Amino acid sequence: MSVEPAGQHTVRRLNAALVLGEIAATPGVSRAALAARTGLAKATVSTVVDRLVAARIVAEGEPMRRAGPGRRASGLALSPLGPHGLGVEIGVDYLACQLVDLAGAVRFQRITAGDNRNRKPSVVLTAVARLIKAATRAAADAGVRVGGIGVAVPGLVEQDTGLLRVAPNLGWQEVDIAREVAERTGLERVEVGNEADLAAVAEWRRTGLADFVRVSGEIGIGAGIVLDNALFRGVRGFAGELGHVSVVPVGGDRCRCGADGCLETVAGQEAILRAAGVASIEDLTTRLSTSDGPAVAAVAGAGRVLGTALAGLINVMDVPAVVLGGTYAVLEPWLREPVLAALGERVAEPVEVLRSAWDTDAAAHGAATAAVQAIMADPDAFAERVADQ
Amino acid sequence: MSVEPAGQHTVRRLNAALVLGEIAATPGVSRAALAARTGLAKATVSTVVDRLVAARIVAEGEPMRRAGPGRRASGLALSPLGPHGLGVEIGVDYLACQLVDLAGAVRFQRITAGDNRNRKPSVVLTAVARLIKAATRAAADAGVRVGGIGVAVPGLVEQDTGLLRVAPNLGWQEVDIAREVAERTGLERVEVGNEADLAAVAEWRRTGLADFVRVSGEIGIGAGIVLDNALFRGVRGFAGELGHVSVVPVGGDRCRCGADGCLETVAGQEAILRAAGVASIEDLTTRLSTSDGPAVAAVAGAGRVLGTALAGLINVMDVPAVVLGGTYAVLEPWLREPVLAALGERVAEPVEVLRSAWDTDAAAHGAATAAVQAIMADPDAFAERVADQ
DNA sequence: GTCATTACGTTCAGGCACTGAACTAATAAG
DNA sequence: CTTATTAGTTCAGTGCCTGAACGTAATGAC
Repeated sequence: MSVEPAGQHTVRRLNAALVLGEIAATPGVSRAALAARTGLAKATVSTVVDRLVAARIVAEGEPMRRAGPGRRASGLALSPLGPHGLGVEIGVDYLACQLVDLAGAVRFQRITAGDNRNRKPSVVLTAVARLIKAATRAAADAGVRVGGIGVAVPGLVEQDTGLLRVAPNLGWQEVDIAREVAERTGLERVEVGNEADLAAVAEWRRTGLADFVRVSGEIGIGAGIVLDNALFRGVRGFAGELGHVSVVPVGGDRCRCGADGCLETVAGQEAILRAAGVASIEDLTTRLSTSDGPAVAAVAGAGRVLGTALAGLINVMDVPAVVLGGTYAVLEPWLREPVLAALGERVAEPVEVLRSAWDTDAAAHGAATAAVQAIMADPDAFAERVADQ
Repeated sequence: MSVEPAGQHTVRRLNAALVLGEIAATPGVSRAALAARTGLAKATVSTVVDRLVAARIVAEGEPMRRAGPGRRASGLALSPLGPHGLGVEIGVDYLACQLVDLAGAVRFQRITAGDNRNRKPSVVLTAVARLIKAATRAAADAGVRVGGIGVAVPGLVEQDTGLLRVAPNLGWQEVDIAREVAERTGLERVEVGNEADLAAVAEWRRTGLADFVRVSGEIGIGAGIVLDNALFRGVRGFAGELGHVSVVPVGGDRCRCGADGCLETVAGQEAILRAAGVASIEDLTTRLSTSDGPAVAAVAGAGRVLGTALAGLINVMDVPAVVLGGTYAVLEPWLREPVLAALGERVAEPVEVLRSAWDTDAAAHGAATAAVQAIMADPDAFAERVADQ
């Protein structure tokens, strides 16, 4: 019962995804090359591609020049007029929105500042709906469809229901964001996800890494884990809660989660600022750039502890790369060495440590990418939806 | 290229696995009930079942009694004469072997004691080959086929190659066990796996839990992780190395891995015995059963630290259950409370803590089960192999 | 005992997706 | 202009699933 019975449609779906994946990986491929790469017959590739073109997912370019004899191939690529992903990020002090095409290009982008702490969900979600409407209008103006909507929130999102369980930094609890947004915009297909998870998706998009953890230090410490080119969410969707791993077993500070000595109490943004004796990240970086002793030591200390916690994650999950995001990306020049040192001590296999390729709106991009990715993973379902109208 | 193109055969495979899974889950089902449960047409179920019966994977029982009118259904179940899994466990001081049928029943079993520490791989593997031959003979005598062989080793096994990288407690490095065993027995299809992983598979078989971690404390501390009814191995196959998570950040004892303050140095078997001031686990349990203060305190201390480390794993991976195995299963009555207490402090969601259902040869059973499971997951491939002869 | 009823399992034409071979299309080189 | 070469399409053929009709086997009312 849990698995659907397979039929011809299953074959079609799988092959559509296979072909589309190959087109995405190598823009400009010909049908003949696709047949060779996928192992499908040329005839099959042609029909699959025809369906993808009809659904506007793939676009056929001009015949390509070739060296030597033979008919010229017409290059296939993801269509810039294909379905777009719309991503919204509900940050603690901003809302971000992105409209992203199938290839990952940003078509529309907006960030609105504003403290969302302890504002009622209904108020914030009305603003979110406004952003979505603006992005939808932008899509309509460009003549493209919105294929799916993603919303990133800094909190625990239940996998099955999509319910936001709790977002400590917003002061929210038990909010059905998908429903609220759908009610306000009239749009379905709203997927809600954790901010750290979706930021990892954005990172995956930009780096192409198949397996990594992305840690970002903001008010909390979140980890988004990508394994085998897919987000690892855990059984209920709560995976990646690195902030409350124990790093000071005895005598640690009390954490807002109730336990003592959590990673967050040592390597969280606030803790680092306190240890360095500064008021803001800007102050901290200025001090660091002048090699101010206490500041460097504070960051190094946090880095060692962060590295130790990451080593635990890596030993348990066997992930070969770490991406530093958010505040950690800003501090990367001073954080990198101590993190690497701690990892080197505790992990047998080599681990890469990288700096995030994103600034602020990683999660918004990730939310949009996730929506796009849902289509890429099952283009045939989307094509069917299009055909139904 | 990474994914195979789909065809009719794909449909057949998927449906064969679907039907077989349903038969395994509800022994005695009728074809009609299978059709209702799977969503397949009755005709399809019939042909799929016919193939499974022809391959001896499924057996058709006597027509069943029914209350009320109507033709009686013939109950379908996993055939006791179907392919068996053969599992061998290379322990530090024993070799264990099991022959297991599709339903999980043990058909043949043998344990041979003997210290394998620092014995050359070739010597031990010759003994392993002897065990395999004995089990194969037992299978032949019973008129059943060996469908696959699994070997469990206490060390790091590379996912892709099946190579044993290092087994510290055996003193082995870089051994191609599959090849060595194949050379000595003439049998192919030898899969090598980590002992903790395969013990978790055995646990999964017996408990039916879909998601859990099984920790066992022996000389090292290993964790086998099952997520969504499948083993979680990590990218390279090294997941579950819980023993070297840091639990004493400053001033911890030096671990044999080179780092300080690993979980193993506090909650490993040796560490517990030392803290309790006894020489063996038997001594320890006698003291515990008389509520000897130092012994109880030593185990409770180890339990708290183990629980803290597990809390980290759970926060990062979102697993809802922990199974205590190996030495931890023996100490479970005294370990349970402190582990639960530590988990309660650090994990928001409820976590179940269970005692392993297995004694010594969990890994051997898991290795056999893994071999069987490979057939269950793709019975059509097995049927084809049978048909080819 | 007979017959209507009920449910299980099989048979068979029909549809759908992929395949391979033959075919058309387009291009460069001689 | 012809030949060689590569791209893409057409079409009969095959395999698997489906749904309806049918055969089969049992129950229970008369």
